[in-house]
Amino acid sequence: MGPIIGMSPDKKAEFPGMQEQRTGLRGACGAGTLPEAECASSPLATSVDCRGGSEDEELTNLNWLHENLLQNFTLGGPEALTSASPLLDIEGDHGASQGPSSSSHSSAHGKGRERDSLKSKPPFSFSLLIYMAIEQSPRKSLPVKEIYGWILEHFPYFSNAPTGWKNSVRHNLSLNKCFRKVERSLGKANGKGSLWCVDPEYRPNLIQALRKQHFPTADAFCTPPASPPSASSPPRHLFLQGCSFKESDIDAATAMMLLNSAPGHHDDPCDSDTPLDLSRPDSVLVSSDPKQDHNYSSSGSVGLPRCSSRSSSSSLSSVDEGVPQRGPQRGQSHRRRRAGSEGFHSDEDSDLWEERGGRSRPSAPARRAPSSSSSSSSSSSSASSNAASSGSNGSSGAGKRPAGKRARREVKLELDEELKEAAGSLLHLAGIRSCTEASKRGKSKKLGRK
DNA sequence: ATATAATTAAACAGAC
DNA sequence: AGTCTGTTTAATTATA
Repeated sequence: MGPIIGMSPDKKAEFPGMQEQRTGLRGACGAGTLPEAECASSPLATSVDCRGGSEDEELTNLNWLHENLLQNFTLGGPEALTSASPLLDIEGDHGASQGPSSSSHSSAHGKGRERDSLKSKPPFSFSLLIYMAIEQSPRKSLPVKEIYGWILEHFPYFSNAPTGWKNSVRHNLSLNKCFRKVERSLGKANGKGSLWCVDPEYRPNLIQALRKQHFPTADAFCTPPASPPSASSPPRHLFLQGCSFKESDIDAATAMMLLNSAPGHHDDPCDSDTPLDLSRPDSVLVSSDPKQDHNYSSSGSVGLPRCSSRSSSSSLSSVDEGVPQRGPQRGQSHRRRRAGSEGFHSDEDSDLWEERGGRSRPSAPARRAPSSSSSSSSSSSSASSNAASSGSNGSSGAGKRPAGKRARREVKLELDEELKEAAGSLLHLAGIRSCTEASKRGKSKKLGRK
């Protein structure tokens, strides 16, 4: 495993006791129990709640994160859209209007301390910062400039930091497979550059990274509920790594990912022709299954990275090709990755890419499955892996795909069916009748609120 | 000791 | 011309 994501040396200095915090949390919330029952009993479970109310000073460094940023960062859920700024609470702008969580927290800790912590370098990697920025945007896509803006807005630390961080942001966008460039549909009229969005395929990876970053035991919270969550009950949030997940979402996530990955169900939010809508419930649900974890910075715990960055640097993947990326050759593999697999493994994908006009891929041939990685890792990764596992025709079929569009379509349908089946099983396991119902619930909830 | 993840800096090209 | 954006390479650091 690598370092704590985003934990640069100075962060270590600024966030002393991080390890202790983690272990502390582990002791309080993890330990193989099912803390969600207690911790998520309130609409927004908080770290404080999980700790049984003991205000351990050690945890305060993370509290700022929980309380200020991620409380409202519900990973793209509809609620997230309504909260323009996850930090408004602490800024004091929306303190009263943000619901129970914010109010309960602001009282728990001094705002001064929170502000101070905001001046510290955030314990997030740039990838995560970008991810959060994009996810918080109404359209789930942002131009670089606005990503800068978001970061600046929510992490004042950067306002005084040397401008190198912007370079890092761009670097991440560029190299991290989790982010995709979307051409602005209106040409350049809207400004320079492209929009960037989160590749839905990698969203779980990012979420996992987010979760891992501060709450490695979050998986303990992800155990499926014994009984189906009642639609009438308020959403129960699990506090994962500072992110609040709706319990049902977590359980449904895997299935959702499967469904979304089904060829016939592949709505590309980054399609330049259609407005991005990652706010759809199905697109924001994520997997809680560690096995679904990808590669985002978890290569240590899981096999191979799929969602790794296109470079050794930003991450996620140097394992992409199963070759050590150190030394001078790294650059070449870089290029190879860029032009090649980048974690997408089927011709189908590459076709989609071409159809969508996704991220420009210089001389990008069909994305090939990462040689060694595809077998083990893709397994770890979200949808496609399951596709591969659910049907041996999945990824392997990509190579031996029958010629002709018709045959291809049949394969697609077959795959689709299998994926849906698998999704159904997962949903069943999760105690959720169907994903469509889940999303309907979400929608109806939303409507009801309106 | 090694591999990996992440950060940072820098160079460069193209678009605006 | 200057700035911004995007890509790429490389060095460095920290951690499992």
